[in-house]
Amino acid sequence: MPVDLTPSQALGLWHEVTMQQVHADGRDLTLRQLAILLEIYLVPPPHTVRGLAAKLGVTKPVITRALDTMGEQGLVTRMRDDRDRRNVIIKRTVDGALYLERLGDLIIARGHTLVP
Amino acid sequence: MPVDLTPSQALGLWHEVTMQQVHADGRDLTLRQLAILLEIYLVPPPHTVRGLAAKLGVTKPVITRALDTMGEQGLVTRMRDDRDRRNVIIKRTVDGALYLERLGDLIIARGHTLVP
DNA sequence: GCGTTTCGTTACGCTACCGTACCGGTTCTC
DNA sequence: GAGAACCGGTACGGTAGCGTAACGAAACGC
Repeated sequence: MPVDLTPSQALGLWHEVTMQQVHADGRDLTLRQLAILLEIYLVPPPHTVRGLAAKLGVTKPVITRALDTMGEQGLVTRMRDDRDRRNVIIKRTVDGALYLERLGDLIIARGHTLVP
Repeated sequence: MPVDLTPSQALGLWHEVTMQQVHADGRDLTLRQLAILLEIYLVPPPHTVRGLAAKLGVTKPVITRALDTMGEQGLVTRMRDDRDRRNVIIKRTVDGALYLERLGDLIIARGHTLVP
């Protein structure tokens, strides 16, 4: 069941959601940080720094820094992998799930107010 | 004709589009900058610095800086208002329209590949 | 005309992200 | 067990955004 949008609807949706995010969200995540967060929560684990870097097409420090920032905000957690202690496994948190749940609600709500 | 999305579709759409933006777009606009750009192109003119600041809920320097950056990239232009020379009118450009057109196409394309 | 208000911009110190390069710790290979 | 390979993190200099505060130019009020 694909989602069919007119050009006006597509940009209108982006406009309203982005506007709401700017206006209300105190977290102010970067585009890259949001991409990382969505990847962690929407794609089945496990997630590693290297894996995320490859998937996003960015360097490792970008992932490390993003995880630092989002970790301070409680959106994600890190744990060493006991089976291969070089790896770090990125884990989801309740706060992170809540944050994305609210983002989803916002998108859905804005979708309803669109006209073609 | 509202756009109905399931939670999974809403976040999935955001995920894929954000991912594509991170991976491909060399411009790397801030969330605020994107919001300003969308406001300029989707809402009827005229647009002023003060008006945009009020609409976005941010301070004036934020708008000035964003317009500086996006101006260098050719996404917007500024002109003094001849009727009230205190004002600056923000104008659209061909490059800016093209940029948003491509963003719209990307959103539509990703919408088609979604499953509920 | 002259003070006041309204514009957008600039200055300043600060914070956060960027890419490159390098590091310590762990595993693999032979 | 020694060397190479791999993983995440850190250091460093540079850049860009932030908020507060001040500024010059223009319009308004009386």
